Amino acid sequence: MRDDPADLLRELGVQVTAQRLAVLRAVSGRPHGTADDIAGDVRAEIGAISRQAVYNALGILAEKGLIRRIQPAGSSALYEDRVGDNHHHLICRICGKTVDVDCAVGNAPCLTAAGNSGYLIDEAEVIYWGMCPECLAANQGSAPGVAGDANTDKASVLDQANSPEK
Amino acid sequence: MRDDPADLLRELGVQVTAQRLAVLRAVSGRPHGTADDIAGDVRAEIGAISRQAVYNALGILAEKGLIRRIQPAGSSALYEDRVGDNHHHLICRICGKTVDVDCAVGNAPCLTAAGNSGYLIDEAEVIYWGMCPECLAANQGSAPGVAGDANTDKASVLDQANSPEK
DNA sequence: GACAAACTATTGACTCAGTCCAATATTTGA
DNA sequence: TCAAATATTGGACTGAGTCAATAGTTTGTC
Repeated sequence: MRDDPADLLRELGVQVTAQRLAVLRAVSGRPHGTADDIAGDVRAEIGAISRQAVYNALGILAEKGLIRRIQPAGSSALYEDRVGDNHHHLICRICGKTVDVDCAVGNAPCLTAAGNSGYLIDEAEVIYWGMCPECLAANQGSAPGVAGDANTDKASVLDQANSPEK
Repeated sequence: MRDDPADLLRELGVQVTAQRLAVLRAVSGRPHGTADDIAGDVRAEIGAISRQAVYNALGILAEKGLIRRIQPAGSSALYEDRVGDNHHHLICRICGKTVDVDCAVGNAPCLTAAGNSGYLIDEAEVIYWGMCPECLAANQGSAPGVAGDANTDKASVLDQANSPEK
């Protein structure tokens, strides 16, 4: 069953180092962490790690499919250990909080949409933008700081999004 | 029917300047340009513009809904003037070429997926990752330069993506 | 357990995209 | 035409990420 991370790495042909194991644990330990978050967690655990080693470990782990990297606009890259399932991300425009969402439409949504473009598609990355419940409650009618006076434009898009229950 | 960009800007309450008009034209003139591309085009047209003015103009135009900003992982922000319709983007992992795709699934794909999360969603951003026809032909079996020896992993993802017709 | 080859971590400098700030210039409404 | 509001400029700055050389670990083999 081989649930030991070290064995898992060896199996994938990756050398096992304390830094990589700590990075893997750190990614598993938080839902969506930046490279800097991860580095902080690793330092708390094993004392010290260089920035380069963090990027190196994150890069290799992502390449081997053990973690996943997402990069939302306006933020640095985020890493998560939930891989293999086809889930997407929902990000609050105000506070930046990121949560996972399962796609109710079915497996691999929209993957067939571009089947006739000549491209070979291997991944569909979906990011939903909106407001989390907390920010929604705190900013009834106005959204200070972000999206300022562009609300009139956003409103029309919002209608589209919520049309099912209108 | 007010197709003059200057009138359009005034209508939106934005001051009209040569820089903004040139930026707007530059964005319309190329399918997906970076801020740097845009700056280059603008300089070719009106002689000179500061980087700050370019970012300022792009920011305001995007806020007013005249252009759209996308930020794929591993690349700087791209700007396009195709707004209002619900199209997505297809990016080649090898050469980075970006093309538009219409979503065949219908309007606002997957927007209802997270309706019960408490979030108010106003946009679903979809990015398809894959290989363009040219890179596909040039890299049959091996992908030199990018994604090097991770091909074995990509293959499994590919299987997943194509599973509907399996 | 010891050894050598191969690989990885560290360090510091560097690039690149984007932002902040103060001073200057332009646009706009009266 | 004039004054107020707004935009542009130029330079310094930040933060994420990369590069390259050196020092340190892992790993397979004896």
